[in-house]
Amino acid sequence: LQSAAVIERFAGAEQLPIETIALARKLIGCVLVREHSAGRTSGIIVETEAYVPGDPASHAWIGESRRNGSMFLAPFHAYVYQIYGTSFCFNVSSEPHGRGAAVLVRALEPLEGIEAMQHRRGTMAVRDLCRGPGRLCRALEIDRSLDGRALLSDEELWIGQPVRSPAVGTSRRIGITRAAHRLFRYYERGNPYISGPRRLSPP
DNA sequence: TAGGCGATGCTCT
DNA sequence: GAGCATCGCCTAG
Repeated sequence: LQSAAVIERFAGAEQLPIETIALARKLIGCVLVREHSAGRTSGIIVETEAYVPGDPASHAWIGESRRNGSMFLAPFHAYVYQIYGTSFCFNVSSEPHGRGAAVLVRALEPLEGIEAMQHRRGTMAVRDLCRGPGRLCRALEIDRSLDGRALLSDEELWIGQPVRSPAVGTSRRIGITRAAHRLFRYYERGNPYISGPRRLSPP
């Protein structure tokens, strides 16, 4: 947790990689910003997962559908879906148009609007506000209405430049059964706001 | 701190 | 009708 920083937008898409693994790493340390009539909430991305083209664990594996259409948009668009009836998950499309891939954002370190997050989440525990994909969507009020937004230019939901360059660790992805051995989860080493195991899984 | 488990509703077959 | 990229609550230690 750190005091409010100046969050700068990316000047253009050429400042980010158009490849899922590289983007999943690059997003660690960037800022996710939610502008709302009630004020701004934001957090530093500290944990992501890559869902690459041809990945059996990816929602895009079955082909394009009504739900997963945003995964097939040009890079850096929001893919938001509902899971288990109760939670939303936020992803960033990550490959050229039509390919079908995304990076799941799993955890944030709260940066701005912490009181609003506490209210939306119904807890005062700052460490738990955005620790988990469903929790961060609740804290930032992200739902299906934001699906498909262009995340470098949108006014309500956007990704800003990194506020630091963290040491990044890798592990298996969480909560999946297919292709579970692949080390496609990325996190900031030592950061207390990440959601799962803190260490590299055994090979 | 870690692990088990039920709630929950949408998407796709 | 099955299957979830989860969460919160409950135990045990």
